[in-house]
Amino acid sequence: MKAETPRTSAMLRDLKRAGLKMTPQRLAIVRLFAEDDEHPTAQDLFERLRAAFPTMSFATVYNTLDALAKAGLAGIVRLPGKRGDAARFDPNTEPHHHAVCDACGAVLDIAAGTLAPTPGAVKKLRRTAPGFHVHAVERIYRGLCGRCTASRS
Amino acid sequence: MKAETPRTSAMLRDLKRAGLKMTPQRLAIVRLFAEDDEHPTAQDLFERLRAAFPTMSFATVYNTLDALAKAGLAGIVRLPGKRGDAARFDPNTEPHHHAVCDACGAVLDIAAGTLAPTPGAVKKLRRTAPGFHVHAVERIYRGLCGRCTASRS
DNA sequence: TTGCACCTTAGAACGATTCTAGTTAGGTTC
DNA sequence: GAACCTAACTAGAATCGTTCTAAGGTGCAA
Repeated sequence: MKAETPRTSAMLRDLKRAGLKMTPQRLAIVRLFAEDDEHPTAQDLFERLRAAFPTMSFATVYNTLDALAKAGLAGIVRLPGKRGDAARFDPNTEPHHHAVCDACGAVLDIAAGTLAPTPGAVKKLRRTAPGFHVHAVERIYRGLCGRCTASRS
Repeated sequence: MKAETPRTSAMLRDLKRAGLKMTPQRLAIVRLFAEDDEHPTAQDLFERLRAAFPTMSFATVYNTLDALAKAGLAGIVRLPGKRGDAARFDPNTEPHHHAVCDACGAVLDIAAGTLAPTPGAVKKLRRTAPGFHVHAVERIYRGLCGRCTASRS
């Protein structure tokens, strides 16, 4: 049997630890998802799994990703966009921001030590939005990814 | 006739300037929307307009908001959330971030001088995401709004 | 091995948004 | 101020992503 990467192993362990049953479908979804750093949609994963599980229901993918999200093992990224913009799932549980390519829509993780607001941010919010109590600050870096920058020679 | 606020006047002027026709429906939508700083959904606006325009189509609201957005007179805010999370429209065209209440979902504008990345951010991205070319940095402050903080005495 | 709570499946349902076809009406021109 | 052209309007169907339902299947603790 092929050895699993640390992230896959950790996700499977935590899934089990959370009291969830390890079905063949879930194993397959986790193994695909944990190694995918391109923020796949449910559709993406579903299509890649159809070969191995021709009868798998779409709901199973959603249910599993939902279970992962509830267990804190996955995040959901939703970005303003055109019609049909589906939610994207993120196996990275470390604190991080996102860089989004305006041209191709690619989403990259940008590591962050913490998402906690800086003292400066807290101060600023106290002025601009009195009464609002900040817990975390998320950032979205918008621009062009390397590939799209290159193709605009 | 009632005097219009600066933002309403400006939006109407710019709409006209963009070559769009001033229909009664559009006038009404703009007058409602431009004064609303609570980031209404298309549904919200539609319902508030039904009294005055009982035959108005839902598509008209979307079309108008779309036209405003294309003319740079409105923004679209979409946030990760539960099912049925509709897009919210934002008449504020000044550079700003958003504060989102985790409890009630309220969205507040947080003024920002600019959305351009700081030299520090550019440097950081060069390390973390080589090749990515940042244009703007959006922030989402997550926490509890004043009302929700208060109601958790 | 058994039992049951949790999973899976297929398909219907749902909410948000967009499209289509046909009609109406701004606004520019004469 | 009438005519025209085109953009905008309406109703309703279509589409997309997501969730729900009901019925049968199965991981896994005892």
